[in-house]
Amino acid sequence: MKKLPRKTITRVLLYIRTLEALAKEKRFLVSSKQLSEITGLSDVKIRKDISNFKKIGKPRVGYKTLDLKRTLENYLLQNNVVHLALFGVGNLGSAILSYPGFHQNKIKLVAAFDIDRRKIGKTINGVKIYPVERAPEIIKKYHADIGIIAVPKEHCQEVADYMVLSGLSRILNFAPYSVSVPAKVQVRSIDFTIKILSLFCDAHK
Amino acid sequence: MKKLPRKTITRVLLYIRTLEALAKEKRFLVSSKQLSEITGLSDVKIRKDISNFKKIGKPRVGYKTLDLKRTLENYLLQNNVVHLALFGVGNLGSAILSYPGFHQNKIKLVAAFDIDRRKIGKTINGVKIYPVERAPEIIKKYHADIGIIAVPKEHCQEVADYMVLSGLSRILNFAPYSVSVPAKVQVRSIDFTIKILSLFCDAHK
DNA sequence: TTTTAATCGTTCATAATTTCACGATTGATA
DNA sequence: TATCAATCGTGAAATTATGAACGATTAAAA
Repeated sequence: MKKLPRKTITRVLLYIRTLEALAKEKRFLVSSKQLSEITGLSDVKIRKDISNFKKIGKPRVGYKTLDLKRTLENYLLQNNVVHLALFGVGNLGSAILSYPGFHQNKIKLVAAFDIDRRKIGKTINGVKIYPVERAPEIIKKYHADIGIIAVPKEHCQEVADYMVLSGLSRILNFAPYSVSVPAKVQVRSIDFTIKILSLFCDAHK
Repeated sequence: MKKLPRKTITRVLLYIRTLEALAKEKRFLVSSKQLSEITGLSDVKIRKDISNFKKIGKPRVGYKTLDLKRTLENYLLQNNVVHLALFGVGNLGSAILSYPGFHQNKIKLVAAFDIDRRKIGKTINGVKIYPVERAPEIIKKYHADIGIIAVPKEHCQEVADYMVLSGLSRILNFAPYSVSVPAKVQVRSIDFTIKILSLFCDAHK
C-alpha cells in the first residue's frame, strides 16, 4: 500500500477515535453518512479514506464499527504504544502530565525533564521528573519516540538541540516559536496563539 | 482584496510572530530567503503570501521588518484584541489561564467558567472564575469572541451547546471528542492525542 | 557609468486534494 | 421473485496548493 498523505492520516486517526466512542455506546454498525455527521467531514471523503485500506463496508449497511477500527489501527499503529518524553514541567507541562487522554492506550509518557531542582525526583501521575542532563540516558532506556517541548519560548531552541542530541527525531513543540533542527528530524507545532487568531481572522473576513 | 484561504492566514500569522521576534533582535531588514530558513516554509510561498497585500519588498534588499509586520497586521487583525472565554479550569484550563503567550497583546482572556464551587470566585492571573450559569451574561458584558472548551470530554458537547446558547459563534475545542454545533458556529480542535499519533505514523511509514 | 548579483513579484506548470457522478451491491419490501 | 432504496467504491472533473522559471528592479562593485 502506498504511503498516505499526512492529512489523510490525521483524518483516519479521527475515525479511529470516533469508532472507539461508537463501540462504547454499543453502536456496532455505522455508515459513512453517520461518520460524516459526527466528524463534520464529507461522506465521500470518508469512504475514499477508508478505501485506502480494503473493501470492508457493505452497501446498504455500512461498516462494522469494530472491524473498521481494527483495520485502520492495524495499518496505522500496528499495536505500537508511542513513548513520549516531556521537556518542561511548568503549568503546561504539568497539564500534559495529567492529561487523561493519554492514560487509556496507544500513548505513554515515559519521562519528564526539568531544570528546577525542586521538581526533580518528584513523580506526577506516575511519571518521574529527571534533571535534563540525564535525557540522553533516560531516552535510550525508555525508548522514547517523541519529545515534547513545553518550556518557555526563550529556551525552546536549546531544548530542541538537546533533544536531537539525546537521540530524538520527532518533536512536538508547544512553544510559540520556530525551532530549527536537522533535516532528518521532524518538528510539528501546536501554537495556541496562532490557532486562536486564525479562527478569529478566518471567521472575521 | 479577496478572502484569503485559511492556510494562508495561518502562515501569515506565523510571519507576523516571526517579524516581531526579528524586530526585538533589532533586525530591521529581512528577505524571503531568511524568513524561509526561520520558518521552514519555501521562499516562493512566502513571497506569494505577502504579495496578497501590497508591493512592499525591495529587490536586492528584502522587506522592512516593521513595515511588513504592520501591513500584515493591518489586514488580518486591524488592531483588534481577541477576547477569550474559558470553560473548564482543570489542569489544562489553569495552564491556559497562565499561558504567557496571551499576555502580551492581541489576545485577552476575559473570563473563566467552572462548575466547581471551590474554584468559583477565585482569580487566576487576573481572570475571574464564574459559575457556568452566568456565561450568557458575562460573555455579553465582556464581548467574548471565542470560547475555549477545556472540560473533560464527557461534558464537551453540553458545554458547546451552552456556549452557543450564550452567544458564542467560534469555539476552540481541546477535548478529544467531536462536538456538533449549528452551521453558523465555527469549531476548531486541538487534539493532543491525534497530533502525537499523526507525527508518529507519518514519520513511521 | 556599466556590470553584476541578489531578490522581488508574477506567470505558468505541476501536484495534491476534494468534489462530483455513477455503477455495483446489498437487504428490505411488495 | 422482482423492485426499490440505501450505501459502498471509484474514475473523472474541478479545485486548490505548491513549485519552477523568469523578467524586473535594485544596490553595490568594478
